Amino acid sequence: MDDQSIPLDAETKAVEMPEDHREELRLWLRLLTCSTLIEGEVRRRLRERFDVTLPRFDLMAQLDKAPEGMTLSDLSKRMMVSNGNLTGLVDRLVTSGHVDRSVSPLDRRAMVIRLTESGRAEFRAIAAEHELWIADLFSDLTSKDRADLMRLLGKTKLSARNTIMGEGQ
Amino acid sequence: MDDQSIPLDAETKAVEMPEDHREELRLWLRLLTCSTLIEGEVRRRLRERFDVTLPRFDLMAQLDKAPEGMTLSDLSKRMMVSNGNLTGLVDRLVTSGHVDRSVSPLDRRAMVIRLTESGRAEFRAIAAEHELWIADLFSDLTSKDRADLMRLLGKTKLSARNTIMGEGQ
DNA sequence: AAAAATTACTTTAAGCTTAAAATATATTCA
DNA sequence: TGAATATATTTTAAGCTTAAAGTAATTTTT
Repeated sequence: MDDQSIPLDAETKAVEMPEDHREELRLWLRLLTCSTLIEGEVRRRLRERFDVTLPRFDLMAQLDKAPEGMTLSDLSKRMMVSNGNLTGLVDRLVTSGHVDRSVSPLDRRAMVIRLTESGRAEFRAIAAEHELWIADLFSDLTSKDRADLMRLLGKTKLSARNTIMGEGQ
Repeated sequence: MDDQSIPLDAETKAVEMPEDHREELRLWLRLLTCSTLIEGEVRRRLRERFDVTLPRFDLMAQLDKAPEGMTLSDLSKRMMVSNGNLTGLVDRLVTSGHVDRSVSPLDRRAMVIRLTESGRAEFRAIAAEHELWIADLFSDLTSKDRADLMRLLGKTKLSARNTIMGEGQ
């Protein structure tokens, strides 16, 4: 495309001049750095201010959007984590009284997980503050920056999904 | 800023009209989704194709850039993970023959970690393929998209760092 | 309906991750 | 110098995470 070198036939080029993808690599590393940086800070504050972990907060956030509860499989898909992971996470949240677990009346294999009343109240208090933290972390971006970034990340998500879905099955 | 509502005094506004930051929250969730999606796919391929984990690959990537080796603390800062984490990670890479560990001649507290010859060769083979995966995952973005995204993520990184550094100390 | 396949979840083994406490060495300063 | 402080690393305890194997219930196929 913007290759200004002397033309070579395709085969020679493939062997001697493999395309350079360092630009994409740098982009990926920067994306990962942003994500790690923000995630680490959010984890730290959740622990310090509310003595809660990020996975527990994430799980409660999903449940808060589903007043009737969700099955483990629903949670697994939404949160992009394994089923086995959720079993233990839910165990601990049941023990701490934030959620409850019951067998689905429709399907005896399925467990329905719901926030308890106190779990919901606690989650909402945390979520309100969490939202301010996030706003603060992104506060140097203009409104246009945020809109542009949103759009480009949307495109990135689709691009990645295409690649991932494309070959797996 | 772009608030076109009827003016209210500061106190009333703070109580009755807390600012809404759902936009920033959505932006953060989308950033996290992109990162999780790509990272998960990279993990999966590293394991399937090369039987290596992402943390081990990341550690070797840092060492590949430092032919004289790095101390645990250097690695810790670069990789943004705890020292204790690295102790175990390095243990396993020493066992598998990818890196070696020796006491620094300058400071008897410090451990210098280096890639072994075979570790370096293996890393480079993996890195070459890894670079293609990343290019593929971002392939639906135009060259301009990538440049814009790079710039906006740079701004995001600075914004987050400002907030994080600003209050801690 | 019986067999086969699928789906929902749990268990297990291994590794990753952190914070906090402990150990050892180096540096600063009174 | 000697005491206090700081730095580099390891250890520990707890929790997160996954893949793979196992169990149980449901759905599909024959």
